[in-house]
Parts: sequence; C-alpha cells; structure tokens
Amino acid sequence: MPELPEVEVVRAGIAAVICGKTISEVCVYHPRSVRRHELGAADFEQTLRGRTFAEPKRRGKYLWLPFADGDALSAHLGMSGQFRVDEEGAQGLPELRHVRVELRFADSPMVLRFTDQRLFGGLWVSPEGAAGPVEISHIAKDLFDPQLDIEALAAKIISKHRAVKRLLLDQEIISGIGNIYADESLWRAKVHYLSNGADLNSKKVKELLFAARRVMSEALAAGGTSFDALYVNVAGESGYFERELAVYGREGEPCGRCGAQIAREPFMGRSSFLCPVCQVRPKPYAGSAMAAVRARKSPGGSQ
DNA sequence: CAAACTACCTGACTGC
DNA sequence: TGCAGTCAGGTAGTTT
Repeated sequence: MPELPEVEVVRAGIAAVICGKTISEVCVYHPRSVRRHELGAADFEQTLRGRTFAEPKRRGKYLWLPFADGDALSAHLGMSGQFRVDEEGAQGLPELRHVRVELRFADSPMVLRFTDQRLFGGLWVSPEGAAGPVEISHIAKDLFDPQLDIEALAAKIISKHRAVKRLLLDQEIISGIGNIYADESLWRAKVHYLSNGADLNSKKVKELLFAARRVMSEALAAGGTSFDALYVNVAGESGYFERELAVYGREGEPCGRCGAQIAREPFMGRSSFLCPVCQVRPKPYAGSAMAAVRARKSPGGSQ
C-alpha cells in the first residue's frame, strides 16, 4: 500500500537509473493501466518513443517523470503498482507477475516495468507536464514540500467539522498520507481519529502534522513499509518499517506507551487502529446527525 | 458548494 | 476439495 514514503523510495530508485535515457520501445499489456491516457494505448506507446527522461518528481502519492522536451510521463501506483528496473535478459530473476507496461531504451540494456496486480494504478502522458501535470493540480502539497504553509494548513483543518482522519486522508487538503501513516500519526499525537478538526487547537493540529512528517521520514529512512509483496522498491526489495509501526495491524497487542490493548475499528470502509486509552474518543456533538438520532430514540435522555 | 457515497480491481483468507 | 463471501484501500465520478 504505497503512501508518500514508499512512493518517494520508488521515485529515488527510478531517478538513479533513468535520467538522460531515451525510450526506444513501449509495450502496453493491459489497457486499464493507461486508462488515464485519453488517446488510448496505441497512442501511449507511439508518443513515448524517442523521449529522453529528466529528473523524476513527486507530489504526495503521485509521480511524474519529466522529459527533456517539457512533457512528462505521469504515474500513480494505486494499491499495488510497482516500478521494477532490470537488465534485459537478466538471469535468476523471480518471474514478474502482472506486468502491465514495459519501457526499453535506446542507450541501455535496462527494462523499466510497471506491474500492478489490482489495476488501481496507472500511467499517462501529460503534455507540458514537466513542471507539474495539470491532472494533479487539485492535489495539495505534501508534508515534505518546502513550500507547504503549515500555519495555513492547520487553520484549514481547524475550520472543518469533519473527523480529523478524513482530513488527513483528503489529498486535496494534505497529500501523501494513507491509512497506515494516518493511524500512526494520530497515535503519536494522541489524537482520536473521530475528533473533529474544529475540536483541535492550532498547537495540537501542528503537533499532529509534525508527527505525520516525522513518522513518514522514519519510514522513508527504513525503505518504506512492506506488509507483503504488494510494495517493494525498484529492485524488488521490501522496506523495513512494518516492524516499527505502533498501531497499524497490531490489534490486541499492547500499546507501546500505556500497555492497553490496541483496538481496531471500522471507519470509512477500512480499519482504524488506535490505543483506546491514549487516544480519547471525543464526545459527540449535540448537533451532530448521530446525536439527533439518539435524541429521537430517547427523548429527554442525556448521554 | 461541501461532504458523503460508490465503483473500480485481484488475491489471500475464512467458513461451510 | 470447492466455492461463495469478506477484506484490503486510493481515486474519480456521482449523489446527497
């Protein structure tokens, strides 16, 4: 499940090998992987030939690989997308399953493969996208972006009457955070995922954002989080941050701070892991929809 | 207009 | 052994 640290590991891995290389051949094996390329798979293959790669970029979980001519190859890994770099005809490689797109180069025996079991990810060409594809202009800056205005971000979060985990996961508010690092950040800052943005003060929100930046920095240094073969770097290797996770995937294990059992609760159609002691559940709003339902069921009753 | 909901996907796993 | 059902979750498009 690639989030910002995993995508950055991939970006750096690609950057180390494709800068200055010129594409000679492109094969699309599954049209869904290029569904965001509006002119279709054949055009995707044809238009990429002869392009020369410059320095790969990233915002949040999106990647774009600029070309020397000002266009770019954009990418999102979705749930299971991977880039793999191998030598043509290399021996002893494990069979790559779910190869969707292959790129070969005029000046190198390297093969760049995009693999994706679940097809949530994809590639497309962004005309004049070298400085930032227009298709991702709605995506907010991420916590590693030196241009990020943390005060403005904190103010935006505090202005929202929505659960803070929804806000962390909203890529139009702050990008790069997915389910794993959201839960880890909330645990570190001792904030319950159901807390409303408006429940928090600026100091607490910034504490949460700094926790998120820190946990993702640590994950990046460890090569990312790998639960299974669904996330690996461009050489097919797993990251080591899974063992450092405090709550995610640790239902029933003791909290590293207080010893209480880590809980798992359904939220937004996925799982939220938290320490029910360190992270105090907020009282429901008197005016919330849930409070209205309770009031209707037990008129005059109090919570 | 903001917020919430749902379709898109495949493989691993569970229960009968 | 087989098979239906469940879960994993990021994004875009649709509905409320």
